[in-house]
Amino acid sequence: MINKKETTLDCSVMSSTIQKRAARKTPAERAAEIADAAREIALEQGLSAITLRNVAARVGVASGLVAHYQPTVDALVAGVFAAIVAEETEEVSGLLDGLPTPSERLGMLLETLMDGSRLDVTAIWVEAWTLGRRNEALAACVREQMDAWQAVVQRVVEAGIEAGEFETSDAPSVAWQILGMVDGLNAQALVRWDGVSNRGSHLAHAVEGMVGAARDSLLPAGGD
Amino acid sequence: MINKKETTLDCSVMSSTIQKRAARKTPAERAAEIADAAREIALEQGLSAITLRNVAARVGVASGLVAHYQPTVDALVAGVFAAIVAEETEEVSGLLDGLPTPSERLGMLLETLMDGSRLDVTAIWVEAWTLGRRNEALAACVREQMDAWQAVVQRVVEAGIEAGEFETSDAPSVAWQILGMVDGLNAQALVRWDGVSNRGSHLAHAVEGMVGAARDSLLPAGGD
DNA sequence: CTTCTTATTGATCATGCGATCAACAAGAAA
DNA sequence: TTTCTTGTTGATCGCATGATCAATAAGAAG
Repeated sequence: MINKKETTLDCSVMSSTIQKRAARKTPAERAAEIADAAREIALEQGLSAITLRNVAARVGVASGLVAHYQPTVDALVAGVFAAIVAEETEEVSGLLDGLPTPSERLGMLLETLMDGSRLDVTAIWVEAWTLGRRNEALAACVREQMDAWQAVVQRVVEAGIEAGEFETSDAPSVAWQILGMVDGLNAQALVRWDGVSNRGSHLAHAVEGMVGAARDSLLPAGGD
Repeated sequence: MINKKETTLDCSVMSSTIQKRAARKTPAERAAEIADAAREIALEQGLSAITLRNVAARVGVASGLVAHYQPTVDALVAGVFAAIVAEETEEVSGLLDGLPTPSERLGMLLETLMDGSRLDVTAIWVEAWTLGRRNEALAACVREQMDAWQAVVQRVVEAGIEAGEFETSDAPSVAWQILGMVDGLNAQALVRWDGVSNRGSHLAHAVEGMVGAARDSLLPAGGD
């Protein structure tokens, strides 16, 4: 049983294809690698596919090392969720900053969130709602990220009220409502794409009715 | 090791508390028992808590028996989902039948679905959306039940158009949209109850905007 | 070169899952 | 009563999970 010695020798000989031991890295580097791998897995296969062995395999490392860098798998899952969702929030929020009027910003918000290019993130949201039932750390992150989203929407709605473009007495609730609608419609699209035409414009009209905006004021120019 | 013989004797002696072997039942009876137990587990702990051992324990039966009555656990999960959701659809649909006008029916639909008394069913929906990714039988049931819901809503919307109470060119899409909104808002309530007031009336106004109904025509009499 | 810190390994444990099936026994039929 | 159908058992297999930790070796420090 000098098997161990042999494989060690093999390793030093065939350098490229089979790596027997992962290169030593800075804790910060390795932690980032692990977080990135977990992130990719979540977007491709869902949050529940984040396992010690799964992540370790993607990084090319022993499963124990993943555990070494994370207090718990639940914490890793929560962290991945927060990272994915926070990035989306900031990205979309940034898109709005350049637009002059609240109507345009709200219209862009709806258009962007409903264009179907973020369904992978929607899947993460939906799974997190369920997983949060058994992962307290994740549940906390979910609430936090929902609040962040709500704040973005509320800011737009309040600006619209101030500018006289919208007319509603309860911006916070309306913001929650808009978010809920968007989430629900996207979750639906996760399962059923067909049968619904003009998803974006239907929602725009619904939101117009809710914020008291003029008909078609939230639609992109020239669209229906 | 006459343990077996002993416990058998024990059984015949202490009749009430410890049942060593489950009473023999009709296949139909037993199958119903198992389905009911699985249903309860799903509503209390989620669809993913439906396991052979979990269900067997609740029925008071060996795990093998559950497997004996179901081709696969995935099928059991799909069946439980369909049963729970179909019951809700029929129940709510029945509620609408007694109402005279489409506006009242749509208003009642929104009010009923948003009153928070069906959050356990919402949790089932949300979990099914995610689980359907890895359970094809479940995914098929989800699509089927979504279609059933959509048909109920579409019928109301079309009746409203015919009666001149609503004004929209695309009843099917609007029906999908309403469902998506309701689901999203309920899923949101699963995680966050606070912060949102008048969920029902906000949604009612949004739907009014979407179906082209008069302001407040979907609100319950005297409410806001 | 040698020394020493520490990143990394991989076997291991306890637990849970779905599925399978020979063996058992309850209760109807003879 | 005895016979026989069949509902029921529970051990068992293979696989997957999270967590733990002594042992290893890479690579900086001396």
